Amino acid sequence: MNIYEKIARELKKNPRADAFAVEEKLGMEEVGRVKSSMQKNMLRAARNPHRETYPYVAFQRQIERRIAHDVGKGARVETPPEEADADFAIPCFFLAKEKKKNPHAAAQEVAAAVKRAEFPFVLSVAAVGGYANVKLRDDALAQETLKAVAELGDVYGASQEGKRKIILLDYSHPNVAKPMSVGHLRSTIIGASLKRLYEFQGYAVIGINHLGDFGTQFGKLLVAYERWRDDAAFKKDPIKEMLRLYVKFHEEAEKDLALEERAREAFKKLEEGDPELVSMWLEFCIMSVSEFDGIYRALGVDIDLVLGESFYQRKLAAVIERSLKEKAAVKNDDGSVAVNFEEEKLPSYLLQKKDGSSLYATRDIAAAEFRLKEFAPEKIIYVVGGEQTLHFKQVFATLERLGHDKKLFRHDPFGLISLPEGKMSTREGRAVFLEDLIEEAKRRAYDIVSQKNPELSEAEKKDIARAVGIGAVIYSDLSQSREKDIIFTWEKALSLEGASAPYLQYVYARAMSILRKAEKTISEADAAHTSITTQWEAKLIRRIARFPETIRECTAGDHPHILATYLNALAQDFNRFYNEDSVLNAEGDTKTTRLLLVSSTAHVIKNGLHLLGIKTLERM
RNA sequence: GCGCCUAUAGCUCAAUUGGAUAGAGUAUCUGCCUUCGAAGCAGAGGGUUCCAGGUUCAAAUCCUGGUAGGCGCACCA
Repeated sequence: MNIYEKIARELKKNPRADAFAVEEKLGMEEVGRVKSSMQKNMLRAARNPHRETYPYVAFQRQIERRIAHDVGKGARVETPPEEADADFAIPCFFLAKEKKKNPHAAAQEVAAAVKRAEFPFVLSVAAVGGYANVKLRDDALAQETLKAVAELGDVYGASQEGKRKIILLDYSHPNVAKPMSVGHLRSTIIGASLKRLYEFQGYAVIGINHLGDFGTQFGKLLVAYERWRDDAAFKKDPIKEMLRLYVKFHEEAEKDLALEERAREAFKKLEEGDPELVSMWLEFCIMSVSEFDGIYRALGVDIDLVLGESFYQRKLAAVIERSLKEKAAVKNDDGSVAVNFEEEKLPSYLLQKKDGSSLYATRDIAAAEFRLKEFAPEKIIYVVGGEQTLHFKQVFATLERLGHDKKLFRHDPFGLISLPEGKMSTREGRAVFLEDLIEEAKRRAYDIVSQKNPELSEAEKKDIARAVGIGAVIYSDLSQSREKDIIFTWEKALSLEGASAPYLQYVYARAMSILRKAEKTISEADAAHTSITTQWEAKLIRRIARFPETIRECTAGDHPHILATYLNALAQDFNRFYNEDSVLNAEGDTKTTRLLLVSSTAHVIKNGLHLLGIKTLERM
C-alpha cells in the first residue's frame, strides 16, 4: 500500500483531520522503516566478502611507492596506449624538471629503481623516451586475478570503501497525474545504476523518489477535473484521462484568462487542506503511483523511500521563518519572501508567493533539511536534468546560509532529451511515453528471438525478449556520458546490434554454454595452475583485472557510462579470444586457464550488467 | 543582455580528467559457419578534435576571444 492510500484510509476514519499532518505522521513511519532496514543492510554489508585491494591496483601501488621512495614523489603510474606494449607507464617529465635532467635520463632512473625492487610480478622495465614502461608477468597477473574472481564470484570488484557511510540518492521523481515519458528515463536509470554502484562499494544508499505531487499544476488539474471530467474514462484509464484534462485546461486557458487564477486559488485551498480537494488530489496520486510502480518493476528500478513534495507541506512555515531570522531571506512589501544573492553572483528567487503559498525551492530546502536530520548522510546526490542547475545552486547556497556544509550536496545534471521535431511537451502531445517505449522494446526483441531461435518455447522467448529489449533501452542511455543532450529516436533507443545490451548478453550466454559443456568443473584451486600462452588470453586477463578500478571510476564522477564502455571492450576481448583459442579442445593447464577465463568473463559481465540494471541470460 | 552545458570519422558516441600514432559502433566494400552459439569474428577506406590566439616537455582536454546549437535567468516544477 502506498502512502497516499494510507492517508485516504486514515481520512476516512477521521474526516476532520488535517490531511498534511496525517501525511507527516505516516511519512515518518515510512522513514522509520527505511532507517531500520538501512541499519540492517549496513551490518550485513560489513560482513560481505570483499578485497581491500585487487591484484592489478596492488601491483600499481607497490611500484608507485617504490618510485616515491627511491627517486622522488609525484610520479603517477598510468596505463600506456596499446602500441607501447606495456602494462604501466610512468611519465617522468615532472621528475626530470625537478632533478634538472632530461626526461629520458629520469625515465632510466625510474626504470632502474623498479628493476632493483625485483618485484615477482614484473617481467620487464624499459625507458622509452620520457616514459618508464613496466610489463607484468602474464602468469602472475592471471593467477592472482583469476583466483580473486573464483573466490569472490558475484562480488568480484566490490569494496568496503563506503563502509558506514550513508548516501541519499534522489532520482526519477516523476510528476503525478502525468504519464512517465522518456524525459524521466535518464534520471531513473542513471539514479538506479548509481545506487547499485555505490552499494557495491560498501555505501548504505537510500534511493529517494521525491514525487512531483504538488504545486500550481494541481490547481489546474483540480479545476479541469471539476469542469470536464469523464467519469467512465477516468475509471478505465485514469492517467490518460488526467492527461486529457491537463491538455484541455491549457487549451481553455488560452481563451479564458481567468482560469489560471482559478487554478492558483484551487492550489491555495488544497494547501490549506480543503477536504474535497484533498480527496480528489489523493485519488490522482494513488492512480499515478500504481502506474509508476509498474514501470519501475519493468525496468528493475529499486527505490527505498517515496515521499512527495506534499510531505513537507507542514514544515514550510518553519523554514521560511528561520530563513528570515537567519537573514538568509527577506520579506518584500507585497508579502512574498525572497532570497537575494550578492557575493554568490546568483539571481534572486522566491521562497513564498505573495498569496502566501509555497514554491518548489521551498519544498526542496525543507526536504534537504529533513533528510540531513533524519539520516545524517555523507552526501545527498540529486540526479536531475541540467536545466535545473541554477535552481540547485540557489537552493544549495541557501542551505549554506542556514548553516549546512555545502559539500553535503551534489547535483548530477544530465543533458536534455528531446525529439527530432523539437522539445518534448506532454501538454502539446509531443512526447514518447515510457510504457510505449518498453512495449516496443519487448516487441522488437521478441521478433528477433523468434527469428534467431524459433525452437525456444513461447515462455522462454518472452523472458528473453524482456531482458534483451529492456536491457537495450537501459544500455543505450547509460552508454553515453550524462551531460550531453540526447535526441530521442526509436532506432537509437532500441538498438540491438553493435555496442548494445544483447551484444553483452550474448557473450554471457556463450560463456555459460561453454561452461555447461565442459566435463570438468573448475574451482579457486585451479587458479594456481594457470598459464597464459596466447595474446588473446593475455589481453582478456588484463581487462578482467581492471574491473574493480572501473567501478571506482564510475562513482568518482557519477558516470555509469564508464562501466558500459568497459563492458563493451571486455565483450570484444572475449569474442576475439573465443574465436582464436578453443577452450573445450585444449588440454592440461591451457584448458584450465581458458575455462577460468571463460568463467571469470561471465562473472564480470554478470556483475557489470547487474550494476547497470541489465539482466543476463543463460540462453538467448 | 547575463549565466551554465555541448561541439571529435558520413551518422551515433568514447578517449585513463594534461600524456605516446585520437578509438568503438553504425553505414560502405572484402573475407570467415563439416570445430566451443554467425545476436559473432577478421580486414579496408574514412580526422584541420568548430575557428583564432595563448600556456606547457606534452593540448580534443587548461586560459582568452569568437562561431554554432541546447538550457536557464523570482510569484511553474
